[in-house]
Amino acid sequence: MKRQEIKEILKSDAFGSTIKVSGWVRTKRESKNVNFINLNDGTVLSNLQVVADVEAFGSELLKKINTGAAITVVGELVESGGQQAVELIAKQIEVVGEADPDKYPLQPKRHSLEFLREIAHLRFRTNTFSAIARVRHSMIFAVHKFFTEKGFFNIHTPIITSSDAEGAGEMFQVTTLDMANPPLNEEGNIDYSKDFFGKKTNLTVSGQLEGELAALALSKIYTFGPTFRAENSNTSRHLAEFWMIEPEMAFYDLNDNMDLAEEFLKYLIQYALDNCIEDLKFLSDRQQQEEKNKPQDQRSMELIEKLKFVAENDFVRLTYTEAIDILQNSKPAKKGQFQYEVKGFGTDLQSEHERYLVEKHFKKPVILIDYPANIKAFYMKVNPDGKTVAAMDVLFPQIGEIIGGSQREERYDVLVEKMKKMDIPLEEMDWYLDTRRYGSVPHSGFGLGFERLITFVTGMGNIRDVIPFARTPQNCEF
RNA sequence: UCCCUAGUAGCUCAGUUGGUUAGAGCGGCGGACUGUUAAUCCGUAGGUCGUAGGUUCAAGUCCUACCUGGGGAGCCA
Repeated sequence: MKRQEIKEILKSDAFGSTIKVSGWVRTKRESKNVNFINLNDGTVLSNLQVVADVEAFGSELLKKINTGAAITVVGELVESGGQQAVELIAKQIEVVGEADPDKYPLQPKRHSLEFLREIAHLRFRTNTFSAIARVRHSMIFAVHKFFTEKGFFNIHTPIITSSDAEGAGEMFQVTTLDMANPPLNEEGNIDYSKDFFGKKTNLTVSGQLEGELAALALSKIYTFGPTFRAENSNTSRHLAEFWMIEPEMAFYDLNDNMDLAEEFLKYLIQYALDNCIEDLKFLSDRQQQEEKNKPQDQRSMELIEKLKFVAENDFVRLTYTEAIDILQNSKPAKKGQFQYEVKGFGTDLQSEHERYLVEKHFKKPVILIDYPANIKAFYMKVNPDGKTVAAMDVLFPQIGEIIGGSQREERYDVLVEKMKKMDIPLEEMDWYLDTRRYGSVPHSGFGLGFERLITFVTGMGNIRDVIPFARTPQNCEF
């Protein structure tokens, strides 16, 4: 007999039919005549209630059916008299894999997220983490669906790179050299010509530069790959290894770029609402439960309400200069409540400033554009004013910057001058400059931190809980 | 990396200004009861109090260092 999955069984009304199901035991409740087994196979949040007759199966078998054990059941699907629509009256039960109840760390009770992080290999078996895993999958799919529908091509940019000019942060080195005894050159430095690639190599911090090469031929491309930053960041919104989506579009100016970013985010959130509502409801309840001890004003907006709000309302768009003006005239600035003073043009906005704009002033997502050139990357297009660049940051409540992007500098001379000023090695970047030498066109793109999106969509507070196995400083378990 | 904070049973936590044999709930185990819903009730086992020093007649409690977790900041997605 073919195994059926619980997702389908729970929707079935084929009462009286005999079916086979396999999964992991969540809880077992013992009764005089029958045992109730809540079985979950991960295909859906809800469990299937299996009813096992005590006399028919005997205590020896039933004793092995503990929380965490894997079982296969053949039985008759019936209408349930309890809270659930259907249940399975067991005819045969096979214990596929036992789980010693004395040692199995997951109990039928609430666990802290910190504890579950330590047993990340088992946390998929909880409601919370299976829900996150399913939502995450849906979002991966929705990303590809969105771009495919809009005529974008997915490009696999390299994971190992020899370029250290991406400028997006500290890099992890990739080498096959013997670290204890590396080959040295005449000056006594490590001789990278003996390394695997014949030069020094690192893990990528961004696929953008390669993405631009593809966009300037295919018109619209996107990347969706792993990204590595060796920054010593210890926060709830940073990972050393994360997944980033980077679309790049030829003939797009900053406005086109903003339109795409906003449409993209709304599409993803709407997709989650349309396809993951059971998991989202669970995550919402979980969040409310967790925050019920917090004072009213510190509680989050209800998750589904929040997602709908973002999906249905336009983002605020304003320039960096306008933002500085708002901040300088804000209540916290006048009362001296900002830890960092907003000194005017040139001030790099701090988290507290971004949060004020998004959470207090506008109370909706904000796209900030036209930042001072000196606080942004070399490849961003210089505006006609000469002092700002066509950059854009999409700021979300709680998580801050979810997207960073810009129109790229397509003018060869302007770009080269900027690279010189910012000490970007021109020779190494010659391939990049070729795009500006031959058939250069205005183009734009942005990067979306995938885990930051998942943090927002699931309402989780820590980015380490929305990636299966988080890599952070001093932590590379599993 | 900096600031703050925590580390007591498998988990979540309590432990009074330092003072006898360190407690609870949940979970486990045993039993009772029962078409149950993280079932309920009774009983029971289970602890190098993060690690190493120090102060003291006496340290879970005070001091120092280190380790680990959490929150915030910086860097950014």
